[in-house]
Amino acid sequence: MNGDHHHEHAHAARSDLTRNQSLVFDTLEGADAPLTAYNILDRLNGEGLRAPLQVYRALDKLLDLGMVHRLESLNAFVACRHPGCATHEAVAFAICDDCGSVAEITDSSLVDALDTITRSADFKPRKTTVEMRGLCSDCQAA
Amino acid sequence: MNGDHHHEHAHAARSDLTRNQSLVFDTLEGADAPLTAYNILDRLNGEGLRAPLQVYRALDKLLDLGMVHRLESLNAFVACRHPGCATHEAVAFAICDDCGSVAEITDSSLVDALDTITRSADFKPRKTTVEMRGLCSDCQAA
DNA sequence: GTAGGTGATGTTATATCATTACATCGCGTT
DNA sequence: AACGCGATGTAATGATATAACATCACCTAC
Ligand SMILES: [Zn+2]
Ligand SMILES: [Zn+2]
Ligand SMILES: [Zn+2]
Ligand SMILES: [Zn+2]
Repeated sequence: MNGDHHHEHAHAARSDLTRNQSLVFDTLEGADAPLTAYNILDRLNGEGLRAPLQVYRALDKLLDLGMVHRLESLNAFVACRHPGCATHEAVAFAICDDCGSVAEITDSSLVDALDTITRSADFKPRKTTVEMRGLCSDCQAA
Repeated sequence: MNGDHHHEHAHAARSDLTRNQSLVFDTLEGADAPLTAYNILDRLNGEGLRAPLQVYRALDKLLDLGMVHRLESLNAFVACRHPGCATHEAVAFAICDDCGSVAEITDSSLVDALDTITRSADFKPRKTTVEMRGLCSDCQAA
């Protein structure tokens, strides 16, 4: 990396990304639904990516930087759309099973509730996953 | 099934399970950490189970009955240990990455927070996943 | 400038998790 | 007997993820 990285994170900025990392990030950012690693690979065949590992390695880095999230219940990935890109402590995802839209939500009551739970169980969380699968506002109409 | 099943769920009771379903459930209940479908298959080779599908079909049924939970972040399964086995509306799991222990937690503040989020987003959840990966009380000592 | 370190890359093979497709069986109902 | 229907057995395949190894680009130390 380039000189001052105190803690990784903060704002890596797309300019610091390598070619493969940029390709993967741009693909995710341009998608309107989560993509699997193999989805991404398919879309980047034309750019010279041929092996899954090229995508997984880029994803690992982007996850590290906080620019991408993994949706565990889908085995898929989305670009971070967190408004303000704050602490990212406990983000919730509302995933529409009909249209595939994903809303990224931060909520202090949720953070508080999770914090209270971990305190009372004396559990030290490293990563917390909150995913709601269901129907978005639009798709409930139909 | 046998006569009166109003809504599935409630308490299927192990006596209603088929042989394969019982084998899989007993294996999960006896384990002290989550098991993958292939873990279960390995342990049940001696009982005549040979193909993944035999395990996955039993798991599907047990999940349906609410007797087993799938941990999305591990692609693994645990027997339900919910004290009282209440509504199961929004269960949180605290998963120790060191020893593999899993605590199943229900908390009304968490349910409230999630409920508030879905209301304000007009999102209709069908299934909610809350998984915390980290270190349990015991493992923080070491 | 040469040697070494480090992180990204390319490629092949393999591991792990899950489903499709199809034939069969048991058992209660008609 | 004929049928429906859920569970079962088996083989093949699909989908997701990692291991292993060689190479390259770049920076730094000597
Ligand atoms: Zn985010
Ligand atoms: Zn939708
Ligand atoms: Zn439970
Ligand atoms: Zn532990």
